[in-house]
Amino acid sequence: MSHTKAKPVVNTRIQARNKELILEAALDVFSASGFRGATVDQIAAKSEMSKPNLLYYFRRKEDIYVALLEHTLSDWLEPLRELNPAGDPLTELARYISAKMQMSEANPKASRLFANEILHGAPMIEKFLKGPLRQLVAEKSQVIQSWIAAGNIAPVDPYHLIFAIWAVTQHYADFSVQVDAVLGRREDSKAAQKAVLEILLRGLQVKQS
Amino acid sequence: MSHTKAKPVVNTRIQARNKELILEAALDVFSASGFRGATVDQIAAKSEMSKPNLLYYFRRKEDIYVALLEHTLSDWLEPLRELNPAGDPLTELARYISAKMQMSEANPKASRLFANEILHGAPMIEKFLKGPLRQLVAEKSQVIQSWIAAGNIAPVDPYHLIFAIWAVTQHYADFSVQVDAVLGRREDSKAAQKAVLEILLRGLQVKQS
DNA sequence: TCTGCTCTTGACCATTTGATCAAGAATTAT
DNA sequence: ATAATTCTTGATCAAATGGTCAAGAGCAGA
Repeated sequence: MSHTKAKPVVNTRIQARNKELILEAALDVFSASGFRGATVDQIAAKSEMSKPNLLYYFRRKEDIYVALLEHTLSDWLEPLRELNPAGDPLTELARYISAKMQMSEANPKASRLFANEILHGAPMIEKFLKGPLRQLVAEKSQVIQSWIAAGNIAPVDPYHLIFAIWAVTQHYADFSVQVDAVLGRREDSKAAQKAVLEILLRGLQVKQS
Repeated sequence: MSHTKAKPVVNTRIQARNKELILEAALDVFSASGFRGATVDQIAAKSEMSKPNLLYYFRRKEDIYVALLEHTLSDWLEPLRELNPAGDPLTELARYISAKMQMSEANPKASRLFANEILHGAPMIEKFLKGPLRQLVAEKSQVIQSWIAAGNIAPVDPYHLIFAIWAVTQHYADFSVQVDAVLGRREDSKAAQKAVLEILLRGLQVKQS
């Protein structure tokens, strides 16, 4: 009994190139339409590839989606990971917030992809949320707590501070349509970053006496 | 030439009841799966109604969706509308933030419905965003600006302050899966509300000398 | 009661869509 | 060169899904 459809064992140049093309196209399509809304045909068309050919590289639609999520999950953690316990608290938080704002601006599609996934219950990345993410946030909350204990920033709940930073920074990517509509123009990312830093950090300064 | 399918002209009791049932079920389904992900069959099943019967009340899937959005759009504006120019700034903002937090807790499904719609480009509510919403935000930004000019709160960009409030408060509804995963438990809405008020308002207090 | 309208549904249809297959083209290794 | 493997695609399929239809059941007013 022979298998009828052998899958490649090694990763050839062509595979690397085409998988990359597919993921690039898929990010466009999935971020615009969500998992259910996206169609394999759309992704194939954007990849300039026939549908069967696309499905030669990723057997199922879901495989593309999962690969895409995994492809960017670790990038997402990086800025928070860099929060340095030994650094100046306000400088560190400012850097983190700025980094997140820049990620939102540079890659809004990835942000929307995640937002959509979480909005719909995060069926594919539950493990990521409850594992590495939770772990890292716990660790960094400790750092923030130690800053508070040392009297270097105002006492606020570290977890909710992190949630607030995520919420505000990602808002500019995920809800850009609303932001632009309300402002009546394309949002100015420089101005937004400055305003966000002020709003989130001003309250953390300890009053000098 | 006679029309083959007359639609009811008046609104009977049965219509009112069934439309309500359908919208209730549709909120569940649309908020969980998005417009494309939701199926008419699912909504019909949740309404305990046959599909053709459901489509007797709403001819197309899209009609249910639009009705649902319109049904809650005005509710969404209400808390901001109540921001009182004559009141104490911090009290007014605290009330607004609390109201938004309570809406997120009381009706997370409606919040997710909107979030999903905006995330996907807001095709159905573009007019709402560029019209009534923009108008109201412009008006209330003026109010905040006047508070700043009077030296009653710290100088921050009013638009971005409003965005920050929206972002943070809706985060608890839209991303509750992530919040719960990171906290390792069901989020405590009382604690969240307290933390959010501190984080957003502390920075607005003007330093007394 | 009878007439006309509203309400309900089983059966059905057309389209979309995720996925398969067989067969040929291109590439790589020997 | 040539054999083996990888890559590509037109044709096709089965399931899901939005929507229609005709016919009957229920209900309200005369």
